[in-house]
Amino acid sequence: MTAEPRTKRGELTKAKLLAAAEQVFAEQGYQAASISRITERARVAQGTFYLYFASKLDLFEQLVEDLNRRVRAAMSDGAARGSNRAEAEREGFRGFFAFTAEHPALYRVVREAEHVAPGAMRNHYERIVEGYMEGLTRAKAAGEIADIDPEVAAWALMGVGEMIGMRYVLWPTAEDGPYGTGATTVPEHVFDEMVAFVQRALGTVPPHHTVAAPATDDVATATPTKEDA
Amino acid sequence: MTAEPRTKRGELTKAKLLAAAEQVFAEQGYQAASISRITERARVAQGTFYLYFASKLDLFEQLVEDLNRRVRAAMSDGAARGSNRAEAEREGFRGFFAFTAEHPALYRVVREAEHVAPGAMRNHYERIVEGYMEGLTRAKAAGEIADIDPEVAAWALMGVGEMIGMRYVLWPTAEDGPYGTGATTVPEHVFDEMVAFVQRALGTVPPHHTVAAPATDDVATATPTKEDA
Amino acid sequence: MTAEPRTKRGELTKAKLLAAAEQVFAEQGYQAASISRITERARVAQGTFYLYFASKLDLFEQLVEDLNRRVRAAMSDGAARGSNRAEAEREGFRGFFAFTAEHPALYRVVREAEHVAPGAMRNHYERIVEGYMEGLTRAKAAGEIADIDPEVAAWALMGVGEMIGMRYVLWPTAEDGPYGTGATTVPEHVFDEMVAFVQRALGTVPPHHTVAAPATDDVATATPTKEDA
Amino acid sequence: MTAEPRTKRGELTKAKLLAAAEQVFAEQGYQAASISRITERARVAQGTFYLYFASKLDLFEQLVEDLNRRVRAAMSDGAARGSNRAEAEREGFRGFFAFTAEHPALYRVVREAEHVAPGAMRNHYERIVEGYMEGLTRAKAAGEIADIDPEVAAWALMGVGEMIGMRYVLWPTAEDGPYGTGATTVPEHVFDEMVAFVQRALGTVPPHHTVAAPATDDVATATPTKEDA
DNA sequence: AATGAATGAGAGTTCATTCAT
DNA sequence: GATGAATGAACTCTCATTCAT
Repeated sequence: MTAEPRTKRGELTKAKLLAAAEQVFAEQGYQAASISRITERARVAQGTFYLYFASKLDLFEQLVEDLNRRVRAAMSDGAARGSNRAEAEREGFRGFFAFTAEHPALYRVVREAEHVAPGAMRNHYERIVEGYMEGLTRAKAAGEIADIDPEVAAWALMGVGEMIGMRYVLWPTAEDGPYGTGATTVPEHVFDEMVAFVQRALGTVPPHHTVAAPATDDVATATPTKEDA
Repeated sequence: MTAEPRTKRGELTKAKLLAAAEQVFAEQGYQAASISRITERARVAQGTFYLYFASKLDLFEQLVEDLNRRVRAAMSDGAARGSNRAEAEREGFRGFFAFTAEHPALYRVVREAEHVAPGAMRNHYERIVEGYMEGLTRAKAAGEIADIDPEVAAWALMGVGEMIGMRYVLWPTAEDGPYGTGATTVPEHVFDEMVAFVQRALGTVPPHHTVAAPATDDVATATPTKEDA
Repeated sequence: MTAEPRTKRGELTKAKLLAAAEQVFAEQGYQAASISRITERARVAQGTFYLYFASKLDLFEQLVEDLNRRVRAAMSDGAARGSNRAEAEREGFRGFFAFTAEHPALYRVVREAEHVAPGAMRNHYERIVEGYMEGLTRAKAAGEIADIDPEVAAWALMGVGEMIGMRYVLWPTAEDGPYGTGATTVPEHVFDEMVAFVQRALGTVPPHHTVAAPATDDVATATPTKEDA
Repeated sequence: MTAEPRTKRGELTKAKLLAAAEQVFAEQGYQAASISRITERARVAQGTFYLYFASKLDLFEQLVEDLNRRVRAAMSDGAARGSNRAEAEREGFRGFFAFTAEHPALYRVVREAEHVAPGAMRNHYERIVEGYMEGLTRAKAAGEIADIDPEVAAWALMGVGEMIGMRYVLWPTAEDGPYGTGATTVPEHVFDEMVAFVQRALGTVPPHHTVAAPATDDVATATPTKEDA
């Protein structure tokens, strides 16, 4: 029967398996990643796998759960580094992209998950969206962003992050390079453009000028990057 | 050998196979959809499949190609219905979501495609992005939107559309209903919120006020939906 | 139903099929040669095949039959060119190797035939052996060769021819070249050595010295076994 | 992944599979022998096969390798029993035929091998030829046989052995019996005739008369080619 | 706790053959 | 006479999972 490891050795073995699974999933996706390839990578026998996971699906769910926890941590750690709303947004995305670059499995596995573990996938997205929503709701109350529906906006942000991450982190820099050689993270100007896109979308109020802002602000708001630089 | 059908009957059979494949892919995803399930659905023998497709992958690529062509048509048909920039954006998205609702296979199969046919998947996204970019570049030149990088914005739009489509078209209306019972399309208020989000992000200039716009415009620009309605 | 062609056109089609089959069998062997590959090569539809052959096996048998007839003709034509026993032997082999070089299918198909059409294969070998036996029997009666069992000798000759043909006609000249690039025929010195081997084996009496040779020698040389025992 | 067995049980299973394969190959040939027939005979599940062999071809190559090693052992063991050159030749052939009778798979599989594993087949023949060549070269140096090209002679011997083995060991005694009921070995008189054929061909010097034989005769007989030219 | 041999269902694919046109 | 679409059995191979050691 599958159970939590009861010894130090057992814990180590389970950790090795999870790490191996992350690698193999990142390389091949869920379906193509066979238990035998995972145990091979983890350097344990095939039977050992079933000491810690009830099935391949169980492993998958544990892994998604784990990655989800960590990516949200990366995002909120990032956001916490920002000293105002705009910076928090910016750093939250930075955290997200950095995590994506380090853990391509997250992205790759989640996009395959609808057919494998729909519940796990919805969970994954919903928890991230929840985080966004909280932030947006607070920001709205504080008048830091426009009067928007936080839920819809949160899903939209999710989409922007995923697509930009896919395109600029996971795909090669050039149009025709081989896969898997993704940059460490999103190129700076793309990142800036994207943040500007998002801040316009949210109507994020530029921090220093909140009060003074004259009519010309319209333009300024539309291209906050200029001022950030 | 696989070849194009040479008779009416053959053409019909190939069409039956493609339609069956779309259904089965939509229900089960690419990996889980077996050839035998597809031929069963199409009511032909398994061997018949290989008269028209060299492999499961070949079928996949033909299907993605086909769906891609059609979704782009749906989007540009939609955009063409709009009589100004803002409406074109709006209707383009409407076309996209309507297509998504009618052809969930597109979405489901594409998200699985990185591990199956990375080339086909990049192609799919890139062609749509190209369409967006053209539109954005023209709009920028015409002063209808803010001064943005059309490529980054295009990818961001792609993400917004995909995620909103996934959440509101393909998932059940309630938080816990069974899958596959997606709404016919995005709920109206979500659609409006999303369009507003996008138009703020792009700095889409509201049609009537282009010249006169005073300072208060800021708010107006941020919630153009109100005025459109 | 399969039947002999009744028209000029039909005869032509059947001939095209036989020629294509010979080529494809030579390249891929019987098992790997599919009907569809053969009809493709012959540029006829698959169904056409069954107008002239009852089955793949039927084709095989007709082809072996055909090649057998022709290789025997090549051998006896060769033998007929020789003006004495030794030369006849020599030229018979020459005919055999020339045929092998031009029709590698014979060799390749026959060696696979035991599991496909054992009767056809035995037939093939036996008819050739019969030819040898007749010649040997006559030669023995004429005192041109030693006192041997024609049947055993015939099979042995068959083996020498097949193996030398395989090695020096069908395999590349060098030890490591690619297959299928066989020389046009056996290299001259190999041919000479082989003929000498055979003529010693048969005790073929050299033409010019027939009279001069001391009688005792002849017998002793031709039947060393007697002395061994 | 295929790997060497790591336990006694595994070794046993692999051995069972090889033995079953030899039987099935002997009965049906390589192409017709399906994995399922082999595993059935070995009384293991189909999947088990792939624990020990990467593919049907891999099995084939291992089997040919194995049989090749053993047939060469049988031949040289036989030859070693002979107390002089002529006897060694004789006993070598006897070993070969005995092996053929016991392991018809060798013969059947090798003759099919050109289309399956050309490299394995050439290897098989070449290694045997090498053995012959060594023996012939030594015998020539010792003046025990005529002045021949050892390579050509070796291939010729190979052919004689294969064809006589096929005809008299593997085919039924009578002209029309069913296949697979081969005699235990070559009938004695056929064997004697064949050995005599070979010894004449090689010009093997009869042991007792080595000294007495008039020198000139010996040479003349051994190299009739010179006189033909 | 760990091993690795064993399982058998099920996958994608090929092919000789049939038959309506 | 010729076509080519259709068939379905059979093939090789993979894989998640079980279990004796």
